[in-house]
Amino acid sequence: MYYSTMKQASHLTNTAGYMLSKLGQAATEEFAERLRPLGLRPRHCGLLAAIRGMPMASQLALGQALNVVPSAIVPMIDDLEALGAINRVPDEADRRRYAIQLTPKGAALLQQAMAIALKLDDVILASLEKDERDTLRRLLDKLSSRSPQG
Amino acid sequence: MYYSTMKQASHLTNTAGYMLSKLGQAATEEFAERLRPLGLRPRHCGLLAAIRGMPMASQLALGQALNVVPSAIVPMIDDLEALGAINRVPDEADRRRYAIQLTPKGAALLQQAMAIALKLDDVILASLEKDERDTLRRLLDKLSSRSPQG
DNA sequence: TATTGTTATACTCTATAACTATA
DNA sequence: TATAGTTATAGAGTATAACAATA
Repeated sequence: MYYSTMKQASHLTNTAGYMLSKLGQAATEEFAERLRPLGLRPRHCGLLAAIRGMPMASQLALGQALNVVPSAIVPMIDDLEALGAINRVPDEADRRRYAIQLTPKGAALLQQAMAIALKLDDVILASLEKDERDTLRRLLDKLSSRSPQG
Repeated sequence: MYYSTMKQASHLTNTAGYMLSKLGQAATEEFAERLRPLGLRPRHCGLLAAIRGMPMASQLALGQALNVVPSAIVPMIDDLEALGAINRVPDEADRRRYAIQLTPKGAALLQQAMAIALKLDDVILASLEKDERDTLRRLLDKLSSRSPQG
C-alpha cells in the first residue's frame, strides 16, 4: 500500500522523528494516567528500576545513571520515601551519604508499574499483528542502543 | 556474568511505550537544536504545516486541528508573525476573526524545516538498514493513525 | 448569550546556583 | 578544597479562568 501522492505537505509529519515524538508523548501521558492510582509518576518508575538494579547506591549515583541533576533526584526520592517505597540508610563510613534501599513495598510498586506498562503496550500496539509488534520492539531497541542517551 | 534479576528489572524499560517515550524526547531535543538557526521551535513547524494545509483558517481553528488551547496558540502565532512567516488578515465579514495567511517567507521556512527534519531522520535511523527504516516508518504510521491524537 | 482573540494567572518541570555538613 | 545532599530560585511549557470586542 503506497501513500505516494498522499501528502507532500505532510512530509514533515511523516518523518520517523515526528512520529516518535508524538507517539512517545502520547504514551507517556497514558502511562501517567494509569499510574496515578499507585501514587507514582512515570519518572518514579525509571528511578525504582534503577534502585533495584543498583542496590544501596547513593542518591547522586542514581541521578547520574538516569541523567538527572541532583536537585531533581532529591525530591523524586523524597516522593518514594513518602510512599514507603525506599529507605534512606545512613552510610556510617561516610556520613554525608545515604544508601537508597528498596523496601518490599517499593518492590511491589515496581512490579505493579511493570504490569501496567506491559498492559499499556498491548493497547499502544493493538493495531499491529503479533510479528509486527516484535519487529517494532526490535527496531526501537536498535535505535535506543545507538542513541547517546539510552 | 549474567544477572537473572537484571532481565526482569529491565522489562519496564524494554516496553515499546518506554522506548517510544525516550526516543521521541531525544528526537524532539535534537530537532529543536537543528531548528534554532531558523528562529523556530518544533511546535512552530507543526503549526506552519497546518497553516499551509488550511489556508486562511482562523487561529482557533488551527488550535483545534493541532489540539492546542487558544491561550497557547496565540503566542505561537505571535512568534510566526514576528518572524514574518504569516500575516494576520482581518476578516471583514466577522471582525472578531483573523485569517492566518502563510507568507512567502513562511513557506520558505517550512521548506527549510522539512529539509532539516528529513536530514535528522537519516541520523536517527542511521543504525537501521534501508528496508528496516521503511518498516519502522510504516509501523509508526500504523500506530499514529490508530491513536486518538494523531 | 455565544464566540474569537487575548491576557492574567497558576502549576509543573527542569536547571542553575547557593548553602550545609561532612570529607 | 572537594563532595553528598539539600534548598532557593528562575526559566520554560502548559492549562484554566477572566476579559474585551463582536456576533
